[in-house]
Amino acid sequence: VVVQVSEEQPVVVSRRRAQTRDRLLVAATHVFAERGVIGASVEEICEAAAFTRGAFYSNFADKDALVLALLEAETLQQFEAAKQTLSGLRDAPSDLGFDELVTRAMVQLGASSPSDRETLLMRQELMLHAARVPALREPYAAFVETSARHLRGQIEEAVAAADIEFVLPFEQAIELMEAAYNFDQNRVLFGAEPDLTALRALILTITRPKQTPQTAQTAV
Amino acid sequence: VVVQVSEEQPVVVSRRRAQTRDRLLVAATHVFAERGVIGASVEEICEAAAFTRGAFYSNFADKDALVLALLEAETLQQFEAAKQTLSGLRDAPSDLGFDELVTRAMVQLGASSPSDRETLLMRQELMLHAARVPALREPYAAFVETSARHLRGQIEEAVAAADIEFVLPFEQAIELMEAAYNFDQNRVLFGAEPDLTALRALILTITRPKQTPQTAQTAV
DNA sequence: TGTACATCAGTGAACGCGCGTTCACTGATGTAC
DNA sequence: TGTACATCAGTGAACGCGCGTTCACTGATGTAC
Repeated sequence: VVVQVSEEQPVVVSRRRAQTRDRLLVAATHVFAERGVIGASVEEICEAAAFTRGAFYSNFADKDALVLALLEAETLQQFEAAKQTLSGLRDAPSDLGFDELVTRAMVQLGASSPSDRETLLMRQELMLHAARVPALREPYAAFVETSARHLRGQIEEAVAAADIEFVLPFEQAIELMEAAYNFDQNRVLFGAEPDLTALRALILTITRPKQTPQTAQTAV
Repeated sequence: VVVQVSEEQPVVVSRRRAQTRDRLLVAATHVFAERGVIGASVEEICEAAAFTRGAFYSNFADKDALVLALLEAETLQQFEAAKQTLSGLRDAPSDLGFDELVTRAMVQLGASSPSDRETLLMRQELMLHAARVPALREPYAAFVETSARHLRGQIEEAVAAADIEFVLPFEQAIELMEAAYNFDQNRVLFGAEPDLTALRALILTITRPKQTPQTAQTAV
């Protein structure tokens, strides 16, 4: 079994070891959500995974190493969900109106990304912890930036394929959509149901059928 | 000196005591930003305020009591800033175009609310801690809801006064503006400069000159 | 396939440290005459 | 204004607990012949 750790060399790891690592990561997920990254003790994580503390230190240098591993996995998952949503649109019947296409996309997006309180709490914890700890800030920001760049490319394609364009600069449109999505997820932390109608309304408002090059162009 | 503690009876407190309380709250602000709410030790907070730990327990039942006090103060401050921004608009010269009016509002908003990394980190910490700890979740959510309701009323007035209307349902418009604002603040956590241009673009996109009742109405 | 040995992965006891919380105390502040 | 006393606010030592981390160990897994 080969595992890619950050940007370092591939490291060969036995299957047993990989499973232990995975179980620790999953257990950490739950404990982080409940206690916070700093509040989660190594003991609690190990107990949740049915290991002793020694096993933890045999697999991770310290807690931050585990946090970084989780951070990468979660960010990846999040952007995979967005990617899937977009590629799902490509297969939609072509006689669908844009309005219905967006509705479909919202359903897909909701389905392909976990939106339970626990997962969202944990993600927020990770993000905040990365912002706070200098050693995590840079690698995390870089990782998000890379994923986001891929996503932007895909959105650009999808929009072009649907014969649509944004009524404001591309970067701002992306930022606003991301903002609306994050806001909705944040509300779930306080018990609200996920509800992407605001994002849907935003998308419909900031897009329009593509105009010919001559007539296009709107300054904002 | 009289201090209003949550919804309980007003409590008479000596001036000396009030000052001690304040110094502890300010100190906690810095320590929370650096270490997180859970990671901040009572010792550190007291040291930053130049008190001993006994003084802390003489003023707060425990750490969560202090967190709740800070939470209320910060939420209040945040909505005060928005309020000020709105009332500042009322005094603007009436020959200003809507575009310039919004630009002014963004400048005001940036100026009336602290947007340094430390403060924003601390606020995010408080929010997340409130989401995580059951005893804080309800009171915090209720507090935010009350403040938000006031703010919505003010926005409604300001929009009406400017002869403007939203192109999508009021609640969604508010949600999107709040989302864009929060998103910008979140980016500051990772070293970005505050930049409300996306919020500005959003406002200009989701508003239009008020139409007469007969011609108005847009379903979204 | 069977045996003997080497390496690996996780165990669990032990350590010392820092934390939250308590409480007898003292110096500061306020009050009565 | 001055004195004597009462109350208040913060001090700092002490407690016991739980944490992160280490490490000698053992049982599990893999390898060579």
